[in-house]
Amino acid sequence: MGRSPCCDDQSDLKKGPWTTEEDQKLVDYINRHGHGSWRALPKLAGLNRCGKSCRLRWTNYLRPDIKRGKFSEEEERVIINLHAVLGNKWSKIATHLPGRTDNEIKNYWNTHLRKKLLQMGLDPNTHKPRTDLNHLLNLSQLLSTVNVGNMMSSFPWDSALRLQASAARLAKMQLLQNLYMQVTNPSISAPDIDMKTSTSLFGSQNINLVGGNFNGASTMLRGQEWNPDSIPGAPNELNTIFNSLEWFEGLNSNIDNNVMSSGYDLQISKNQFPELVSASSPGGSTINNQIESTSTSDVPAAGHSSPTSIFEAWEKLMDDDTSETYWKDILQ
DNA sequence: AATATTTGCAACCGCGGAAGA
DNA sequence: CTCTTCCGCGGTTGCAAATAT
Repeated sequence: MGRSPCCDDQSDLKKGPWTTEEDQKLVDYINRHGHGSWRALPKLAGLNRCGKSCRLRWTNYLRPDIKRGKFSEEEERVIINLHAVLGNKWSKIATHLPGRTDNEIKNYWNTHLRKKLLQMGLDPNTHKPRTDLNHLLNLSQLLSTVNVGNMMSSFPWDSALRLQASAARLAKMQLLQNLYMQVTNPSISAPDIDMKTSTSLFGSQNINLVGGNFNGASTMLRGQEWNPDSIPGAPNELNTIFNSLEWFEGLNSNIDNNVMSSGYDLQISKNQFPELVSASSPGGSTINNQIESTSTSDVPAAGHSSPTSIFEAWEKLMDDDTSETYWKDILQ
């Protein structure tokens, strides 16, 4: 069983950085003959390397269609969203970013995006709010320097947790909305509700930046065309999204003064750290059942019912493993 | 200016799955 | 069905460049 090590026992094979001569040999050979069998290629191309090393050099560096340079904000957004759904499936993520290699995306994640999420108070592995003590200490410290009025009056930890919960909900909304837009019309870029929004929550002097660029999102979404038949249950789900977005926009204006005194106090109780879509989840019942119950009983129509009920709808919609699987399937 | 530390990224390693003998 | 080979993936390492002390 098992498999023999690549490059077998040929310890005289060269390792380490490639020279320009080697690169040239590899490119010339592949341009003329294609790569064929990677194992056989080095000999045929006159390279003292193992096939694996050649493949890596080609796919990660020499391929002509590789895009170099900085990642755009849009690319960052795509990576974060896809990572929330797919986890560390770098090759899958790379298929959504033309010209970028899985290795490059993986490196970019590890060196930049991970840190970004951490700064936002999110665990980069789970995309859930961080709950480790160090982070809470930092957060508490930050909050003590931010003017949040009477939020901090009684128990700072409680406020910190509430803020985290708000940020996570916001991120969740953004994730689902982006996913939906990708599914319905890949040519239309999602509205600008990116993770900077949550960064603002923790990095800004003003708590009213919580809503950030969220305003107008529901209007933008309503402007889109979609085919209700293309996705089972989509219209109901869209209503949930729209109503929540509209409510959120309303909330955002109220938040200006004081989050906790706005009347939309988000209760934190056991197990109530909101969950973002996790990387792996088992399958389950169909999403249609989920959406039906959500849309008929919980989602307010034009006149909004209490915001709590909308959040409950969101929780039902987003926390269920089934919906994760559903969106995952669509993406893949 | 010299040294230490951190960062970014190319390349390597080992594993698992697919395919073929 | 078992075993072998190859490929591709994800995690990790090593090193040069950048930055801090």
